[in-house]
Amino acid sequence: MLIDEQLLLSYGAELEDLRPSYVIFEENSVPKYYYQIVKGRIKLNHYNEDGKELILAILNKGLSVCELLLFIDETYPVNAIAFEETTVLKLPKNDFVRLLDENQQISRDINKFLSERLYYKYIMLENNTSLRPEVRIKGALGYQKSFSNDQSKYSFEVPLTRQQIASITALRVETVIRTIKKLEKAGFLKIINRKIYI
DNA sequence: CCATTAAATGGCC
DNA sequence: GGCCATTTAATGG
Repeated sequence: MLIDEQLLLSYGAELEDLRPSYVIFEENSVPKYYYQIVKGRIKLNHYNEDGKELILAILNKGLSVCELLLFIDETYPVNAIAFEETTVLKLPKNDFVRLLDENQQISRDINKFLSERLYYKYIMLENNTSLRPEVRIKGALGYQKSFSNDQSKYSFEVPLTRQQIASITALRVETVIRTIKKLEKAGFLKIINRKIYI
């Protein structure tokens, strides 16, 4: 995890259980808390003019949620929604700042985490602006697998539906379905009971 | 068993 | 590549 849970609790963080689809914060709202995922997953999304969903990130347990907003004076550019049954630790901004001031190592950890996410954003942007759907999908799936300990071929079951992959890559479901089948023929992935293994 | 949701297909622009 | 209609499969009560 990013920050030790006991440490967060000692600074006044509170545990919160969230139902699937629970909205943690909304786009354009003012950031007031540091959030860290204890259990479950959270997605960051945005709805475009046509009402289509664009998924900016899917955050796994142990990670913080849009902490960058606590360092600048802006409102949230995305919505944060519980992807499944999720538990978060929630620490008021003031207490978070105090925690950082009093713990240099944590401050460095946050820097590193922030850097990793920014780095990943570059990679994803490169993939997601490709005109070829297989590049976008490979990028999205590869990123998901990067969280897995087992990097051997076909060992990772992708925890996303075709529609979700479409929302991440800004493609249509049909295109995702067809491209994934093509990638299966090419040996890049396997489909077992409709689940994708990469 | 039926209703709902996801996946898959084919036709068309 | 997207859009639409339709079929098929999986899931849950």
